[in-house]
Amino acid sequence: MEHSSYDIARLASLIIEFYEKISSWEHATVKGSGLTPAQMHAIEIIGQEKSLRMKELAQKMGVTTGTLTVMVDKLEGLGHLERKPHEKDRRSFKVRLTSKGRRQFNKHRQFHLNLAQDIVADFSSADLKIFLAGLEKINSQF
Amino acid sequence: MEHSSYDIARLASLIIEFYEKISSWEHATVKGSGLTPAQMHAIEIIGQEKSLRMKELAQKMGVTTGTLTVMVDKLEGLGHLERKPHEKDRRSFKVRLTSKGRRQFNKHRQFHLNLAQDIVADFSSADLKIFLAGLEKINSQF
DNA sequence: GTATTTTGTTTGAATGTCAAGATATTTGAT
DNA sequence: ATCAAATATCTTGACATTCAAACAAAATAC
Repeated sequence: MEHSSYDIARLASLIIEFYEKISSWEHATVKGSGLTPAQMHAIEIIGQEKSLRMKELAQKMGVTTGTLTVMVDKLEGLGHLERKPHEKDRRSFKVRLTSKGRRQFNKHRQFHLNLAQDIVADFSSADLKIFLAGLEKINSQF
Repeated sequence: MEHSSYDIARLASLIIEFYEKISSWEHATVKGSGLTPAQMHAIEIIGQEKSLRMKELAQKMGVTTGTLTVMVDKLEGLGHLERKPHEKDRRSFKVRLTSKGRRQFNKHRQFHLNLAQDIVADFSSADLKIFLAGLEKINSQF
């Protein structure tokens, strides 16, 4: 479907605005935790996966393993996560959250849920479902 | 309106996915320009404003003026923007794009428009309008 | 006219980032 | 079984980003 350039420009503009607002919100929210956004991002990904290799985590985060080594060193030092030798592959480590990291993860996820709740607070149930379907379609197209 | 926790969780999850996809896309897109994401972000903001003070730019970007001094030095050295003394306030500069920076800005905006076009390519016109209205409502609530 | 505030810069410290190179281990080919 | 290639991680060096704190110059307030 060929859309009007006006609608497309409006969409681009709304997406940029939305993205920037999320960025600011995330930054401000993370600040209270004493972690940096990048560190929290690592915790979010590890938290969804139980445990994963350095390499896998690097790929999911879109950084090199060299970058990740330093970041995991730091988070391990802070007690949020730990490296365990891989059972099968002696080159590799499995990274996973400690209970401290798990608490941080759960707290942050709750912030996300609260935000999600707030921003659609005045949507009707039907409108929300339509919006969810739209966003899902966009994500699948991306 | 009190929504189901299932819908809220789905919304939070879709937003995170959307945000990460934009991040990756932006990062990959900017890479081809030789600039860093932060530098491109500065160009995007200046480009929308014609010219603005260091302080104003810092606020819009959510960084301190100290951070900005270094970044603007760098971008000025690359020829993308320039400082002009403020007409009224001799403490201050107005930062604006050079023609080189303007070309960079236009090119990047076109990338955004192309992306916007692509991700809603298979929306009907009516669905797009509904989605736009939803996103606008969310932005205003944020 | 002096005191306060504002604007921008500088500096020092921590983090994030990559590319390139080193090491250890696994996998694949013969 | 051996040797080569691929893989996983770490290390290092270079640069970018970021903030806080300290500074200088100019504007504003009283």
